[in-house]
Amino acid sequence: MSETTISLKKNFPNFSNDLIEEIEAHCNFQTFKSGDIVMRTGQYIKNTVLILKGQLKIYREGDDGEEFLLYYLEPGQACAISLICSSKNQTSQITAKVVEDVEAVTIPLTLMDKWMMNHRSWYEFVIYTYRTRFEEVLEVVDNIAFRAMDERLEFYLKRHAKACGCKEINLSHQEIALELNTSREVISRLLKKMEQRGLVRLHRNQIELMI
Amino acid sequence: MSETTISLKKNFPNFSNDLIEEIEAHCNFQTFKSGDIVMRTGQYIKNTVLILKGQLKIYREGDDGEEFLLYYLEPGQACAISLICSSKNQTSQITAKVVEDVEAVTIPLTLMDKWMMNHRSWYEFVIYTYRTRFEEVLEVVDNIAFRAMDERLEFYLKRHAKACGCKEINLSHQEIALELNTSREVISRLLKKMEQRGLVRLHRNQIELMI
DNA sequence: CAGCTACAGTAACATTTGTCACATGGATTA
DNA sequence: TAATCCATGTGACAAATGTTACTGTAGCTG
Repeated sequence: MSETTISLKKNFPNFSNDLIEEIEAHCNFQTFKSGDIVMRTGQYIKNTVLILKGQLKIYREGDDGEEFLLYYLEPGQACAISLICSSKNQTSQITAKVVEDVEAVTIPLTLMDKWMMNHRSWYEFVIYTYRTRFEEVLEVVDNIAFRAMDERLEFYLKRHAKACGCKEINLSHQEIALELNTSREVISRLLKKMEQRGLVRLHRNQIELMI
Repeated sequence: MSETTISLKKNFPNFSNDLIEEIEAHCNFQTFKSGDIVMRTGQYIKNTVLILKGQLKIYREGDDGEEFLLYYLEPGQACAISLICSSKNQTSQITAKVVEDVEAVTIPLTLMDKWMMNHRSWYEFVIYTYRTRFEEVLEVVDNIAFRAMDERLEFYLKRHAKACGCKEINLSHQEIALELNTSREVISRLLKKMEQRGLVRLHRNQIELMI
């Protein structure tokens, strides 16, 4: 059994053996480096990506190049947008950037359409992915619609800690500001207040989450 | 041919005859009055709704009962959320309220799951619906993430005019404020400015869009 | 070490948005 | 007609956020 097969089985345990064989037979194994753009707003979608290793972030771009974070993609997941754009010449509404070096399998759209009918486990995966991503985006809407920046920052830090599985967040204030579409000064100010409340400890290039 | 069948064929022209027959055989025709809540946040989803007539609005509820508008549903459309919640005991993440008296067909979840496999036209409808709704919500994210209230108000008015097909918008400032999650005074203020710029004319209970 | 750069802290101020208070005027009802 | 709602207008102020400008400091590099 190839290494890719093992990784697929591990990260996508619900896929049937048939499906895994098909993936092996027709799809490409690919790697991306930290900072790479895997998909860009406006680009035609030609395939989808199953993540085996690493981390991607999916964000929405503003008119002046602002990056508004929607969610992260991790091993065992796939880009929801590209799962469902059917065979039409659909362009991407989002941009996907590599956070941690990624190993992935790319799947052409034409195959996906066939699999939806022939592979129950693929169908269920697509439905599940779509539903959870929709919910995640709705949560993002909640945050920006109903909450002020201090709460959003807290939410952001917690989500980040959860994604990386640790309490030390290695991001500059500038990077956080970008993803929340505000300015560095605002983030610095709010982090200071959080420190005073004992919620974090601030270090250079690192925020230690105490909650 | 029954009246419902005619309406279904008219509003869902891509549905196959087989599918329409199945809908006729197994589903209920239902009406809702303006102001009715068709689906509420936290409720279990037992069926989906195909709109034949009228208008629904789909919104997200804040912790204190704020209503943040996501999009409108019109004839020929269906609630995306409920299309995809599979057979699990999923609860609704949104609330759907009737704007204009609605005639609709309700479809139990169990059938939908079957149809995805057996009816190509249903499958395509679901995929299409999901994709377009996702895009619509992403546009909402853009608005609140990147734009200030004046632009959002302008966008809101245009969308509303488009939805009702006319330039006269019969809403109070209070109602608009609710949907944009701000206060009446802010809306009054911004509308006045828009009037000074010649973009609208203000009347009692009506805003005339000049663009 | 000197010089450079990136990151962080912070004061001062502008702008936007939210809130309170109150006035006006149309529409409806007793 | 008088009383009463409701929608709207508006001034004054508070709070949150964005902007500008400057400081200090850690870490790197020649």
